[in-house]
Amino acid sequence: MTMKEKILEAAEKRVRGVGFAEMSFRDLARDVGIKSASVHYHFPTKPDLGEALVTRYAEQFKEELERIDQIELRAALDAFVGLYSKALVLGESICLCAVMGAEAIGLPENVNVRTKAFFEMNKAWLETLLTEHGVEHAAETANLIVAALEGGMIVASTSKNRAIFEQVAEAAIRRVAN
Amino acid sequence: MTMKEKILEAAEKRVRGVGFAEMSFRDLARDVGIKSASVHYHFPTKPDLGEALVTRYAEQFKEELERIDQIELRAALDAFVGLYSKALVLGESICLCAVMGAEAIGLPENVNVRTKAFFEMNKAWLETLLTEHGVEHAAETANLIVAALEGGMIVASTSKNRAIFEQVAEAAIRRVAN
DNA sequence: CTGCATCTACCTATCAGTTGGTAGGTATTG
DNA sequence: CAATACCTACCAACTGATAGGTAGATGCAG
Repeated sequence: MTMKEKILEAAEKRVRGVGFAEMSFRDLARDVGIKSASVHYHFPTKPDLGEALVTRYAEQFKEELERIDQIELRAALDAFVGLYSKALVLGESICLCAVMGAEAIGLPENVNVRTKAFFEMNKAWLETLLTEHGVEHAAETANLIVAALEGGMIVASTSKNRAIFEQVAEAAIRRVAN
Repeated sequence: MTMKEKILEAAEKRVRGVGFAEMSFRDLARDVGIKSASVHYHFPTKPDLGEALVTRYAEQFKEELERIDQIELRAALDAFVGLYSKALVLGESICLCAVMGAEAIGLPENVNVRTKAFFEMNKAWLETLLTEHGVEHAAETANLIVAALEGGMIVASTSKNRAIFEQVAEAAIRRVAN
């Protein structure tokens, strides 16, 4: 793993824990064992780092999406939920884009563009899946599921109660997958 | 309006815009026209301020919830959605508890307790409404609606597109209100 | 009604610590 | 020789928080 990747790894962990504003170059430097000036060598400014962070996150997510078999609707939806479920570690992290999205108003625009793209990618994947299986209101339902999963993560994280996320996920997909 | 209320008002505006971490006592002091040391007079520490903030927000929200007529299901759900819709001002603010919830992992525990209570209050109100109207899976559906609205706000805010929120809200309540 | 005490709501001044970012140096590699 | 990947040292700005001061209102004993 290159130093650049190690920095991104550490940054993702921190942002998903405490938010973008509360993550500092010095924290990252300590995490990966170099000095903060050297972090600036790899990512000149904080917006640069933020953009790289979301871009990488979205790419990794996309790869996992592409691995999901879309033949069985219910199984595909379960696998989709599974990706979000994996992102939720109580007291440790939620989806990177849930954090970035909540902070969006105060964030650099290049970061917001990437976060928006992440949501759009998820919505598009779902919409295709639902359309392919003849589900009505595919576009709206896709938006609903993405929103419910992101929101469910936030509520569950605040309440330190995984069951809330699972309940929300189940309720969101039950109606379309029956 | 007392100075304490003016501070809370300014703080709410800032947190809902840029997040709790990015709001400073000096910003608030400037907003209300006093010095930062005087803000500390009213709210000794930042966690104190955060707790007061969420508590006040939840109280105001509760008052509005209590004003909603629960006789007609669809009308009541629309009114509920309306409260969230009002909280979403693109490029300016989202629900205070969406921000606090997304930042939860790095926030003082007394703040998280209040945020959790806000979500629970909303879920309880919805669950009562749904149960009263004979809706199945009232508890899970209540959680779904709250999560979808909070998540929908975040996605819409990131995309600067109100229609996403409206679509999510409509999709969330359509199934139960038909 | 007077006079002293206390309280409220601010103030100035200051603190140590952290922040993003830069200038300029150095050792290693191709 | 020059690019890569670090380093030390520094900067101005900002952070939450504290100490200690003050003007004005309120309370209350003589």
